Amino acid sequence: MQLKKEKIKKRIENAAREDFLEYGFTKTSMRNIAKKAKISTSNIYNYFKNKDYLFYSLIDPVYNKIKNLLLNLFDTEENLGENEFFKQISDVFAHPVGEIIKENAKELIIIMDRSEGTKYENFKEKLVETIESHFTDSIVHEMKAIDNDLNHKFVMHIIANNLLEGLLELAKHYKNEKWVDSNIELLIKYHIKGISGLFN
Amino acid sequence: MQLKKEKIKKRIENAAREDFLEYGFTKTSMRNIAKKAKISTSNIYNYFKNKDYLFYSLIDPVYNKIKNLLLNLFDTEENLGENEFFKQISDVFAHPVGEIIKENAKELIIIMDRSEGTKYENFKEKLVETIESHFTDSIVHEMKAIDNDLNHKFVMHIIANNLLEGLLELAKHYKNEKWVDSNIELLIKYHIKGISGLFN
Amino acid sequence: MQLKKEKIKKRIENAAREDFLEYGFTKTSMRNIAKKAKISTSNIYNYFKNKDYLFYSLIDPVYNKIKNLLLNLFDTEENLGENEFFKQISDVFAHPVGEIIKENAKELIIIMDRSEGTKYENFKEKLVETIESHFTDSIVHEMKAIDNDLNHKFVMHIIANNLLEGLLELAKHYKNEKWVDSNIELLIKYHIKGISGLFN
Amino acid sequence: MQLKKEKIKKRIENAAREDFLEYGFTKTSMRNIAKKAKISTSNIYNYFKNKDYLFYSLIDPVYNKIKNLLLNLFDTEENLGENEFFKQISDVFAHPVGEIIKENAKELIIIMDRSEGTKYENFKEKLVETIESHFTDSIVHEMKAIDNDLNHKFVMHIIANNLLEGLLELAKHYKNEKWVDSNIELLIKYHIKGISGLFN
DNA sequence: AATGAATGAGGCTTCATTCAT
DNA sequence: GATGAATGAAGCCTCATTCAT
Repeated sequence: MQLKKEKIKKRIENAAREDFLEYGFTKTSMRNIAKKAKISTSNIYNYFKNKDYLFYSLIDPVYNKIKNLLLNLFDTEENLGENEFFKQISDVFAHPVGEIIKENAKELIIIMDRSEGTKYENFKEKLVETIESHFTDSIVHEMKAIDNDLNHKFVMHIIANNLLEGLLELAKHYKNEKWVDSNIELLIKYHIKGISGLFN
Repeated sequence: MQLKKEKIKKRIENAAREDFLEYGFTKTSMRNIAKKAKISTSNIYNYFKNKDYLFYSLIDPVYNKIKNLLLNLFDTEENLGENEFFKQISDVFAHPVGEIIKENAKELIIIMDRSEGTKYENFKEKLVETIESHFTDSIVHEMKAIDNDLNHKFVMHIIANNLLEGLLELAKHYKNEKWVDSNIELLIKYHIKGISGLFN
Repeated sequence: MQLKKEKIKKRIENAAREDFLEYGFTKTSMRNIAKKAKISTSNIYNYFKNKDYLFYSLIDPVYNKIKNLLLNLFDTEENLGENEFFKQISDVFAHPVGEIIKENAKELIIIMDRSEGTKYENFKEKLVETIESHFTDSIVHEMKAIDNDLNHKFVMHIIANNLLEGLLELAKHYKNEKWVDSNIELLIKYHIKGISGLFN
Repeated sequence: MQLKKEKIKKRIENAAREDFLEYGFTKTSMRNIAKKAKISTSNIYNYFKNKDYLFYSLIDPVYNKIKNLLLNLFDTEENLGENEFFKQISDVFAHPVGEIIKENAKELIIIMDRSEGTKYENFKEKLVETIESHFTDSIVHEMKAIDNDLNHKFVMHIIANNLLEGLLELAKHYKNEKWVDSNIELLIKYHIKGISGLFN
């Protein structure tokens, strides 16, 4: 009996995850989730208080993972030299970020791209800003050496955005763990070369 | 002098453009468009057959611009050497793409990011694939020279995607024409260096 | 010693009584009763056939008490003189009615004020009519002596209603037995003086 | 066309008024109102924003009438002698209150008895308290002369309640203006004699 | 051209009740 | 007895669209 309960709950969660991923929060309907899970709409409410709770029960754990990861890794360092900076990027993205992509690809995409109407709807934007600030701060001495105008700042915004988008693309087209690792590596190489190129 | 009739049509179009941009196609309501245009909801139907037609009348012209631009510039060339390849990228993005950003930023964003529920909902994806193919084909000889596995192919996908996302960011944060030009230049420099870096 | 079975039944009854009192029959939910009784909703149905039966099992006994009381006391007498009439009122209300207020205040309020949607929804109204008829019949000779028009009849309706409302207020603000007794006494004095006053 | 609109609006209002009166706010359904008004449920929303607005559009005007009436008549006087006190009661209830009963009987009943779930759900209770305070204050010197315990205070509560209930009964069984006037007169006579009787 | 009026479909949610275990 | 699971009906409300004027 506990088994059956858990089975149906899983069916609801899977259906919901798929629909949130495909249509986003607002455009996902409880009716369609129920249909996909092959139960009545009202039965969903025996498992989840409402649409919000269903969404957050799926997404909050992954959100917290990301949040902790970022707190631990970005908030603690000082100004870095160019080499340390690039090394840190490699470390952060190659491993903890890679883990999330491997384990929670769908939820990651939902948080970043399909969460309009939820409390996470601006999370991606904020995250981009965080990454951007980090980049700008870390290589500020390089920038000063060349020409420190606002254009650089905006290109940094785009690069931060691109980095995140690249990781999301990995999540969206997930193949296997090795595939993720080697692509992250390439991606980082790409960005490092690109950023370096801006100052030469 | 503009007829009253034309004035109202413009009001509807402006209101619709704003809402499609802010909420996306599905979540935009005819009621809200009407409210913004200060006319009755039903009157919209005297100018546009329905919500779909209203959307397409706004977006199709820009879609065609983009389509033609791509047909003319990507579809006609042969394998290029590295230098010609980068030069072509510069030319394509610096000018015709820049024009679209300057003239149709809003419609561009709508097509790419807010068209779920319309026939354009997969356009961005397809465009990324087109760019990706072009990149892959153009530097296929370089890739062969090194290690031509699927990983490279996917990093090319990400780069194509990033290029588009970068341009969209310019559209989203549009300041002025000069700002666009100088950022496109930086962006291309960034990508060229990044791509080059992958093969060294 | 009370069996577990009986204990749970009591818990359900207490929870139901509280909710019927607070929200009325229709707005009381089985779910909330179950929550209050700390059992599952479905388990209520092992004790009571359905919501109606639960309600009636609580209310019928008190309804019958009231019914019998009224049958015994109102239905059996002849025309009375003014003094006998007032004496009878005093007797009826001071004791048997007082008992019900002291012992079944909650059920009394539920029957009279919170039974919409049940077979008792018009009971208060009917009771008022009964009291009214009794009053009218009993002092009909007095009324004839003065001016026997319909207005008098309606003021009698209001007085009957007020008498009942007054008793309900005692039930609603129940303090202790003595408090009930002394207030009933005052209330009757008030009504007797008021009625007498109408004929002078 | 304006005519038709107004006709339907009236039909909705009449249907709503009847149902609010019969079932109270919460138990009245938009569906039933629509059925009674012979239109579709959704069409109601072309006339009233939602169920709350429909209710308040019907009830607020009468609420304001009552509120103003009470502010003007109760809040302005000093301690009165017995005669002035009774005269004031007569004046207040005979005329302004009578007007409301004659003109807005249904809305009055809805406010007082059927407004659970709305912002008026405690209005009757507060009104009773206001009347009670007024009574207590005004005849406080009489009370002191006899025995000023809490019982008297509670009997005053009941009397205030009865007064209001009596007026509501007039509203509920409204016949015609003359009928209201003569019954109010009797009612007041009744209460004055009853109150006086408590102190002798 | 312009509007108000009208509607059916669909969206989220609560409810009383039944069923299997 | 006790519970979780399941459901259909009903409740409020929004939406795109059509129709009559």
